[in-house]
Amino acid sequence: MEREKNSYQKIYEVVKQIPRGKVATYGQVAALAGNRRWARVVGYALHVNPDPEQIPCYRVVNREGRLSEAFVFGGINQQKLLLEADGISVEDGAVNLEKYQWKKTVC
DNA sequence: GTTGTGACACATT
DNA sequence: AAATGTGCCACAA
Repeated sequence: MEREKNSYQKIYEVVKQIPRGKVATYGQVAALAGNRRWARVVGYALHVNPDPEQIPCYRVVNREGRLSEAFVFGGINQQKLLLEADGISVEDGAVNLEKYQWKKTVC
């Protein structure tokens, strides 16, 4: 009798495992969570964001390395501040995925 | 129980 | 090259 929301739990686990100074895309998180198609569910999971203190949604960006304009947990500006606080350079609300995309480095 | 929407990604036109 | 449509899963009404 497992608790439902297994999907969400998985997503939260992945997002919480994002190292400091890196960002992950929805597709990346979804793929690590089990299925890439969950990209949408990932967005929704972060939308509910039951644990914003342990789920750095600001480290989760879309495919373009850019956050959604609908981002509403303090304003897109907050995201920039948080990412810069992690040592990530933010350009117009977007980051260089080539440099900051979390690659789940085995080491 | 069905329909519609959604913080996305990919393929096709 | 850009824009559009489709697919996937989960939740709300």
